[in-house]
Amino acid sequence: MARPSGSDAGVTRPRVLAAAERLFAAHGYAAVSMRMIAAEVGIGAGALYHYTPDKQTLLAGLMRAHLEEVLIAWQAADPGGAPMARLDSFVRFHIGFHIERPDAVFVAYMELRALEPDNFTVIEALRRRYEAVPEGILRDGVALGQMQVGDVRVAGMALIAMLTGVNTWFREDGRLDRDRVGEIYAAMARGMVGAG
Amino acid sequence: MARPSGSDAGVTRPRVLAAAERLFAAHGYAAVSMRMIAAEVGIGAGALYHYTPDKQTLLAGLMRAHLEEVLIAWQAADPGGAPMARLDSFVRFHIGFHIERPDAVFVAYMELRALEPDNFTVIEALRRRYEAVPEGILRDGVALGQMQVGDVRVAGMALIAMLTGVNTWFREDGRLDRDRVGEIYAAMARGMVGAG
DNA sequence: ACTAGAACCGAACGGGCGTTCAATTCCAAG
DNA sequence: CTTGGAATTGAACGCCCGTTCGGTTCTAGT
Repeated sequence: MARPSGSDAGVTRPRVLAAAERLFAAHGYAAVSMRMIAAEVGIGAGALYHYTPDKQTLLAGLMRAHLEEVLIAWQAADPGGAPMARLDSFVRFHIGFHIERPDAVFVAYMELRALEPDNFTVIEALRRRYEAVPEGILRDGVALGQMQVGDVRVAGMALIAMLTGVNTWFREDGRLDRDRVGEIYAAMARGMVGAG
Repeated sequence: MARPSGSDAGVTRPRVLAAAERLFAAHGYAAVSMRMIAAEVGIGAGALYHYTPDKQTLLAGLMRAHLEEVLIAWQAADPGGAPMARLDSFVRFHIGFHIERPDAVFVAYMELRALEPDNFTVIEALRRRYEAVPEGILRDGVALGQMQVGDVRVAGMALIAMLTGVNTWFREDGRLDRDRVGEIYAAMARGMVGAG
């Protein structure tokens, strides 16, 4: 038996990506073997190489897909207009988007060190583009005299760190639901920029 | 040549710990081999087992030492008294302490998943004890009507995430020095708790 | 000077790693 | 009904892993 009945790349490919993402998030890139991923999908290790040229590309592809998705999703969610309203939208967007993809977030933020130089350059550029989003909002807010921060860049990084931190403790069946969490953080964000 | 002249456990032990910490931080626990650590110290891999029973204990020991050090250092730095002043002190303490030990911080925060259950329990307990510090300050501040937050626990986690995030971008030779960074974050923290 | 043990070397153990490849079976198109 | 390529197996490659251990040299205490 070499080609099992029912085998289909259209079905297997997404399962490979999902298994890799889940395992990378749970154990870390270096601690996950190709054989583990294959076992989770239910195929042999060799068959993985129909879907990726190598393990490194598998990781880089997951990270790139996630980061590009975030950027596109924010483009769609960005209301434009007044900086304070945009800040509010950004806070709720970031929390909501990241809560739904904890594994992808974990991998994209923690496995940068596992990337080879070429891949690192690409991923790092995408990450910076996203970090520029809050920074731009704060810059506009400060320029209009509606926000006050000691340093726009630092405040932007602080905001992202604070928001991404939600993923370390949030549980779907926990004490607070997503909307409530969004409200709490939106209020803290307003305070951070001197508009509490 | 089996025992080189000048060899001394009093000298070698700290070098082993330092090498392990540096390499674990740079590449991750799973990606670092005992041979790499030994090579950095300049000894054979087998000699490492004079200083640790195994690789896992080496990691757990580093994490535990760091977390215990943080707790003791805060006990010494805590001014007590008014919540707003304590919050200010905590912000500057956390940033200053973590900036000086980026490797230890990185390992302690990112390698939790590499810990076996017994070690995880110990480390997690220490981590929670530290997380209780800002939470306690905020609770006091809210009780005295000097702070307003949507949720004490969430605000505490947000504060720690924001502060620890400094390590991702801070460079000693960068645009801002430590004191300036401390000021900027202290101001944001005041704003977060509704006392901007 | 002698000795006990500390510090280390270097080889070895079984096992898992990422990756390749010939062989095999299934399926869709003609 | 035939056929060609898509999907997969399973064995194999060389390499590195964490850990153990017998042997060797150095050093500190007597």
